[in-house]
Amino acid sequence: MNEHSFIFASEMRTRDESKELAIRQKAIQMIVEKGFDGLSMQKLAKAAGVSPATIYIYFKDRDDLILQLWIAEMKKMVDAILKNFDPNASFEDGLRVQWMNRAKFLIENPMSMHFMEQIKYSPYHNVSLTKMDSNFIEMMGKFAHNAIKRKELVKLPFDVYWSVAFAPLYQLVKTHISGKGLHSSPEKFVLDEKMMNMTLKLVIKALRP
Amino acid sequence: MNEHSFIFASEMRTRDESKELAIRQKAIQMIVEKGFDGLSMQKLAKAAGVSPATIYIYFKDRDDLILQLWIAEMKKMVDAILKNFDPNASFEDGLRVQWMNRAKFLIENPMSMHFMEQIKYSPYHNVSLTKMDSNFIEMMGKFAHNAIKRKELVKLPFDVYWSVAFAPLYQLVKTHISGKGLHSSPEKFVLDEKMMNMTLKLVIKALRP
DNA sequence: TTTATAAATGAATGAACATTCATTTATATT
DNA sequence: AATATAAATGAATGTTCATTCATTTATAAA
Repeated sequence: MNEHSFIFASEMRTRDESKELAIRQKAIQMIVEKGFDGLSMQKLAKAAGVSPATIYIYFKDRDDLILQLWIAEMKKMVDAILKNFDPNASFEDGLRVQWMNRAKFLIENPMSMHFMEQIKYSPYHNVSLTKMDSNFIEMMGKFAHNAIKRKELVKLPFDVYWSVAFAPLYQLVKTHISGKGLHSSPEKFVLDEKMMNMTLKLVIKALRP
Repeated sequence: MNEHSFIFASEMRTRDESKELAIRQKAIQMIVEKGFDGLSMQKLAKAAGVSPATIYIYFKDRDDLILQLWIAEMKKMVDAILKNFDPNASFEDGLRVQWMNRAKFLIENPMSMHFMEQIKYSPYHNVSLTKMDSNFIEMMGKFAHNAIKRKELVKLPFDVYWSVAFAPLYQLVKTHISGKGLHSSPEKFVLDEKMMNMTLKLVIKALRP
């Protein structure tokens, strides 16, 4: 869809990338505000300032649009999470980087978070569960494995580890965002760092051998 | 809506309660399977074996239907959670009862869980956030307060306590259900009790002073 | 400047949508 | 058995939906 079909194409009108961007942004906004119910192609076209037919140049159909949005948001989030993360770091340091990266991204991109949560419990989520970044999963596994070897982390089934290590963070961020509305104010992140550190300490205490 | 408008009404045809039940059940099933997008009043009528107009006898409109479903599921869940729960019990006992009740309900009613998760991140959730059972909230608060007084639980902001005490459980149940599909098999609950106890122990360790 | 090409469009299409309404049906009381 | 009442209905209404298509527009290369 997003690739040029003919490699040797020349003498053609160029794509206006700002149009695709507008479509993507308004689509996420509409989904967050009105749900999947509220995403109408005609209203989206109007909101993005393009013709309905233009959307179908960039996306195969409505489902493809939603899928592409999801893939792009996932990628943004994975990139944000891995920033400054070293799988060989100590468990405490590594987990702290993870927590801060995740929290920062979600709080600075509340629409992203809301959109992804909505996708997560919708039928769209089934379409491509398997398309997760394998490098990402590998790094997470390596990090936990290292920490166990160094006796900084109890050996546990993966599901148990994950639910203790990260679920509290997501819960915290969710209540934070729904409490403050959808418009990010980065300074709030600083204020809540205390609560986050408090929770992180409890989690580390739980997971230490 | 669900009340008789005229108290002295007599000499009338009686309501067929099985019709309302069929509408409610099929509606939740449709939402779980196809999302809010997929809930069409005409298709719902056909699935429930009634006329489209019949739905409007029991519910004001589509939004009211969804709201009523949500209220009913919430009530079912709150009742299940409070079963055998004593807010004066020790922290460990009380939390274990909470965990088991919640897990049991969610695993035995995966459609309920899926529906409520979908609602949670949809615009419908905003409609009546405040309608939560106040007795329920009161009991939860009392329980935590008791535990702190007895020095069985560290004193923490409520959000921190909640995210550590319950978020791991929900995460565990969610992965369990999405792993096994939507059709409940009660014996699986027994098998996973080990994982749950493992996680619960970690949580209690984290929250002990 | 001409030309070939894909981008971009507005209007059109038929399907599906939520909701309503005139009518029929079942039933508890008389 | 007759009656009054609300339950229940099928068909109809007007709207909005996703998608398509014939046409126009912009641009990179010639």
